[in-house]
Amino acid sequence: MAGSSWKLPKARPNGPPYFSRNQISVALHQMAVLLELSGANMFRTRSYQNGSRIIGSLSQDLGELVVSGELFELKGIGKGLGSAISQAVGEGRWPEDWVDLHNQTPSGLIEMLGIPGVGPKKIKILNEELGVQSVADLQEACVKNEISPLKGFGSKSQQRILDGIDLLARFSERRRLDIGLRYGHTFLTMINGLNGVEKAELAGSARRRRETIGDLDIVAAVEPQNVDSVTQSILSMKGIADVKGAGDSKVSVILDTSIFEDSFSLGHLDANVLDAIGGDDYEQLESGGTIDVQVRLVPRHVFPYTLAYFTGSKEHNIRMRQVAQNNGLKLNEFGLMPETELTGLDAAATSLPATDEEDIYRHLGMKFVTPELREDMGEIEASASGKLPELVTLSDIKGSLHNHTTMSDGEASLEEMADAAQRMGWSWLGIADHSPTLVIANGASAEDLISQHNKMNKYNNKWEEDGVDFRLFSGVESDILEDGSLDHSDDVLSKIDYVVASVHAMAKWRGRDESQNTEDLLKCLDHPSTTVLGHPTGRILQGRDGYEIDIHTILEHMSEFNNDGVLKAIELNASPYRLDLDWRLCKHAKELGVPVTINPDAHSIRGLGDIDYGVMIARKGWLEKDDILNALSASEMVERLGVN
DNA sequence: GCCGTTTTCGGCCCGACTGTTTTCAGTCG
Repeated sequence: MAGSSWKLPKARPNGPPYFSRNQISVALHQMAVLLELSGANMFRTRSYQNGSRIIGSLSQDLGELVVSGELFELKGIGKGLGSAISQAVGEGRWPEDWVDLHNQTPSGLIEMLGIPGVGPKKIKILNEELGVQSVADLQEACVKNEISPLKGFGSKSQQRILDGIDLLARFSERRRLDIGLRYGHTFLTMINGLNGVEKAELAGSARRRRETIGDLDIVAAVEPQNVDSVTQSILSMKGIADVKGAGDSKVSVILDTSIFEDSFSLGHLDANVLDAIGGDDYEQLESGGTIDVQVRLVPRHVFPYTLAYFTGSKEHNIRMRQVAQNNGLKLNEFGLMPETELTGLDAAATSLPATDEEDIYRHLGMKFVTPELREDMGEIEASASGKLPELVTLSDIKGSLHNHTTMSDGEASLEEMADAAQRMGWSWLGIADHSPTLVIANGASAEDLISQHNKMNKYNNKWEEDGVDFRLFSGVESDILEDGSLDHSDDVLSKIDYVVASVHAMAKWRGRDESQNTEDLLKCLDHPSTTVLGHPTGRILQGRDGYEIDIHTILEHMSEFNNDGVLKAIELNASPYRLDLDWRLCKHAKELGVPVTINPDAHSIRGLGDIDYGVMIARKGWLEKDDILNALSASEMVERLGVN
């Protein structure tokens, strides 16, 4: 929730429902954090956290659940949360104690949670004993040596806090998935090549393909007699900027970009993205960036359990342990075993055997859950009932709809892009260059658009004559103007094959409220030429939040069109800077029957490769081959788009 | 705050690490 306001959202002017699912979910999450800081019972805090996730991943209409009272039947929503949510959604009023807690908590305390080693309990003590209200206050108190005399603190704590504040100031953000994977795969290859390492795998949020990654986790199978030598080998590798610790079972280091053979380059970024992430400053920061890595060294027979444990997510692990408990077993990073007095590797000796993660799930009567799905978003139930989805893979992809050429702000010509797509094994490619209003991106005129359309037709005819299984589709990425209208005349739009409609005037759209934005997007979707809603929220990961919209209402509206046989697809923008539609909503789109189109939004030949990240996120969002347009053949696309 | 064929109380996932302690609390994943 980086950058989100810590105020309770304002009610819509015309309700009920006065708040959207997303707003309720965010409010519950913030309450959980505030409760933690206030020293509330940790289980109470967890209930709010659970509630946030439950509401955030709802597929039903929250307003209807409130009216029917079915809200209270959701597992995890009881009397307290149910009443609070009902009041907010139904009457537009937040509970008084929520409002009070928000007012009473200085925002600086929330920031302090980001300092490593500082948690709610310590913040409470610091606040009550020293009156510390912000990170700046805390830093001053450290310098004045006021921390170490406090009960429960010491000189080491004081230094660690000071270092942590420094770290927070230098680099508080997580890393994007593409950056994390680049470090991860490079380091993993090096570790796999070491003598004494039987095998090693990436774990953690990188393996789960989260859109951003805090640090990297690697699990390596190493027999005990080789642990010392492997540890020494790791510590002497290139690319290690600092060693944080090295024990019997764990090596903790910080990597920097000297690990890469080639220079660190970002490639071409479109102007919108560059603007959002701070231009040159950001490039400098990124090329000078670092990432923390933890390597766990365990014997081979424990490896699958440790890998599963450190892959997470925390939420998935909690549920898995409950399943184990229900089977009279205990699950941890060492094994799956009957209750025992033994601990650690000694306990592992009593574990059920596992040669891979499949075995762990099988022991619990479940099907293997692929790492991308391990978020406790329904995969436990689906696995137990044998109803896991057959997820889309990169080899299913036959084309993509949203790409640019030199006609607007792309680096490659139409011919070069078509050639690159064919070399990737695709059967079709859609070109959707920017429209005139987006001057910054050299938006193309109606004349240019039509002439490119005609050019594509010529190529398509030639390929057909030559028996080449490839064709181009001519589209446009039309700006959605402030009133929800499109950027070309209806006449021009009806001549081309499809329209990707996207918002680019971020300053304006972010300055308006959710209901206004939603209303204008709905209007845009009603336009008969609109085929695809492009980067639906406009977010730039680590750059800026998107504009506020009620995405559920948008998806439900799109669902109605599709039910009537009219194609309205939602984009999963595959640029690692965007990954928008969010994976949490992909499953929802799928359930509503709204087709997803994975679009690299390529501004260069290399940019087409971003389709990888789109597929990763689509998998994370439960999407199967039939849920995406990209898996259709060229002739099937002709039919879906209604092209003559 | 939620939950319940041990249902109105007493539980709520588990272990490592760190720094503070002298047996443990807080933080983290």
